[in-house]
Amino acid sequence: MGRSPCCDKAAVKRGPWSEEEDARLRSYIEQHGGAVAGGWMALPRKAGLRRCGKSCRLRWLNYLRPGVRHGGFSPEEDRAICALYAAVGSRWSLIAAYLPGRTDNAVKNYWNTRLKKKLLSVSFEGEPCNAVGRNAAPPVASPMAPWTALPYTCYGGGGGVDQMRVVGAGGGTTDNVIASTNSAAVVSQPADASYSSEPMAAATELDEIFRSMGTTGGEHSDLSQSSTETETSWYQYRQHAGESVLQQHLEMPYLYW
DNA sequence: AAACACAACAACCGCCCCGTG
DNA sequence: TCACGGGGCGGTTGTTGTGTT
Repeated sequence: MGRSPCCDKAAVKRGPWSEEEDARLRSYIEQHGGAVAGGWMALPRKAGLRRCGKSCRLRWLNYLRPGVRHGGFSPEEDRAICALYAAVGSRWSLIAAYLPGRTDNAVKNYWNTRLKKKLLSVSFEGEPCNAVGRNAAPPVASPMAPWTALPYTCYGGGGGVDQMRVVGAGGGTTDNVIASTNSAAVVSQPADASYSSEPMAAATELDEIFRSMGTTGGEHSDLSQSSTETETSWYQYRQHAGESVLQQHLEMPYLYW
C-alpha cells in the first residue's frame, strides 16, 4: 500500500505549458500578491488549470516567477557552480541560492548537460589530471567523486584558472590537482544578493559543512606556478571576511576558472 | 533537402522532510 | 506520539532546437 498520488493523473494535463496556462497561473498568483492561498495542491482548481499542483509550482518557480533568468550562464556562474558543487555536492537548491535569478532546476540542468562534460574532459585529458590520486583514490567510475564534500581551490594564472585542486581535509599535503583548463580569464562582478531567498542560510550551512570537516585551508603544499594564486578556502575566507558572503564569495580569486 | 545526431532545456517522477492535527 | 499531506528536492526522461553528414 503506497502513498496516494498527489493528483489524478488521468485528469490532469501534462507536457509543455501553453501561453494561456502560463497567463492563468501568473494571473492567479499575482492576484494573490504572490501567495498561494490554500497551497499548491488547491491552486489548479482555483485558477482553472487542469494541471497537477506540483506542476504549477514547478512552472512558477522555474519559469514564470519574476526575476528568473534564462539562457547562458556567465563564466562567473560557472565557477561558482563548480566551487559550490565541490563543497556541497549535488544540492542544487543550495547552490542556486548563490546564483541570483537561477533556479535549482536550471543549475542542475546546466551542470548535467554542460559543466559536467566540460570538467570530465579536462579530468581525463591533459597532464595535470595525472596528479589525481597522488595521495587519494584515482578517478575510477566517477571522476567527480573526489569533489563531493571537499573544499577546493582554484589557482588562477595569468589567463585564468589553470588548476582546480582539492584541499585535503585538515590541511596538510593531501591536496590533489583534479582538473586543469586554460580557458580565458574573466572578470568577476558583484552578485545581486537580493534575489536569493536564503543566501545567508545557505552560507551558514556551508560554514557548517566546512567546519565539520575541520578544514581551515591555506595549509597545503604549493604546486602552482602562479604568482597570483590565492590559497583561501571558503571556510577560511568566511572566518575573515564577515557576513557579506554571497557578493564577496563570487569575487574571490579561488573561483577563477 | 532530408535524415540523423547531439545539445539544451523543460517537465515529470518519486522520495524525503517537516508541519499539523 | 503518530499518521497524514503539502512542499521541496534530486534524478531522470521527454521534447525541441541546432548542427552535421
